[in-house]
Amino acid sequence: MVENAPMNVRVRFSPAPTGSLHVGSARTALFNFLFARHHGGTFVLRIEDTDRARSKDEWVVGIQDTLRWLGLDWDEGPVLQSERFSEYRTAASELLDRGLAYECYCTPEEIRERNDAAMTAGRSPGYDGRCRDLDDSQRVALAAEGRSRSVRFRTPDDGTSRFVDEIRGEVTVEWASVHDFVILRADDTPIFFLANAVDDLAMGITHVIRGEDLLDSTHRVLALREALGGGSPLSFAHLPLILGTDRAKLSKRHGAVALEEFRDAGYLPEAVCNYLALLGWSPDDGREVMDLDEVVDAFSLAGVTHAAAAFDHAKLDWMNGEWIRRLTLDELAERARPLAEERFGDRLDDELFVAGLRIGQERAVTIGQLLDQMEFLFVADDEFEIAAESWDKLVATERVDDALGAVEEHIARMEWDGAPVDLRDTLAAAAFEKPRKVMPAIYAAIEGRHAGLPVFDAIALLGQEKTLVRLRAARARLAR
RNA sequence: GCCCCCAUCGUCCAGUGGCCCAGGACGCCGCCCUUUCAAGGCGGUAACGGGGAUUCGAAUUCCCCUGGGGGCACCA
Repeated sequence: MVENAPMNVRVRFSPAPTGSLHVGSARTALFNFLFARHHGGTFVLRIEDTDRARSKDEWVVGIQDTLRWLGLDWDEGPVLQSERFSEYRTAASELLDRGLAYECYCTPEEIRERNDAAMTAGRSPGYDGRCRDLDDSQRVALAAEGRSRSVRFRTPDDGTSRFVDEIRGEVTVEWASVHDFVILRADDTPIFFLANAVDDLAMGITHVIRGEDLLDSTHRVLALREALGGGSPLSFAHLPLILGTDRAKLSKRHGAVALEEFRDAGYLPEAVCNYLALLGWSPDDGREVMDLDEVVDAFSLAGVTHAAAAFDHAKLDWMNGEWIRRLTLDELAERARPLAEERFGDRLDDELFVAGLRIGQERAVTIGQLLDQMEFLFVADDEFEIAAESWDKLVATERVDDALGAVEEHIARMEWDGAPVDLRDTLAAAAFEKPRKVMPAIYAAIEGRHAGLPVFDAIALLGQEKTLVRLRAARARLAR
């Protein structure tokens, strides 16, 4: 795969710690990781916590935990921008000295009002340049009014800004439509654009791979970068956004969006990475189920698509099943055990747990769903419940008491050896020619759900006593 | 409102002028297997948004329209 990348690739993933890692950011992290590893480069983690009001330490930790869970290990960092404020202030005052930026005394409220007015008058919003050319006496007067000062970067008045995106090709915009923007807040803390430009320069970043939502801001960051001295060339690659299946912005309404939710529901990181890699990218040979090393090997920015992709939970589910089936029983048990302990507590019997996994693995979608199916093994007889929907199915079954009675008799009489139980002859003898019709009721009575782990194995795991208790309980309830 | 990006089955991708009356995957439907449901096997349904232009020939090139997404913060 030919890729014109410099020798020493340095990329960074730079999330703002204002929430847990969600699908879109995770995909960005993944693609940065893939690009770095593919080129033997360096993957840096940088935390963009310049907005002190919205950033939280717990998210700084949480994001790192999630990246580790995904297997996206970084080589440098985390670098916290909150610890580098003096660098950004120095850069800002330098721009001020050189006239590339200016002090602005407008308050956010005033700007908002003027923007609203501009909008209703049919004009475009954006800073109107009021403080652009103040002289010293005007500045002193505004400060004397008690106004605080922010620093604004002066963008060109005319001409065209252009850069070549590694994925999209040339992207241009007229400078006239890019307004002057704040780089230092009134409280002297830096804004994203400044910190971003300063750090990419300081850290020797060679490629910026991020979401398409940042495409327009690239012109501003590039202008700032140039004002700050340029440095070596920096390539940009903007990834298509991830949307919901309805093409609307991905949100909770579309199901899980935070990576923690997927972890807690029992999705495997292999499956999540695999699925995310295929959202907006595909290998030349069309493979789909690939581990991280294989993806690293095949990865290329040239293979990234241009259009936004919809996140399809159904395909992720399928892929997770594929990955669960690729695990050995020991591996599956290792992955599932923490979730099982959390869920079943002291009632968890490890031997039974592993035995349950063994019969459930081939049909599993997620570990969480597997635990749902195993719950009946770890619940006390007096806490055992049949799901409402399943009970309805049981009641609706023709000659259900006869069927349960026949099974009860079979279990009671049989010689118990722990092997799977074969009910076919028994049901046939009781004139049930089509097991398909009565099986859901038997499942419901024994497992509490009308579909679950194969009941013949389940009975063997549950034990003769408990199985009989449940069958009798179901028949007693039926008689009421 | 202005600016930017994008446009192949329901969804994710393949396709870079003839190999395409468009291929794969998920989903969906049917059949097989089956002591439930799955998993697995086999088969099926289903798309180049519209209009111009270039060309012997356009899913592939260009233009317009339409549609979708993003941006226009003292968020990132």
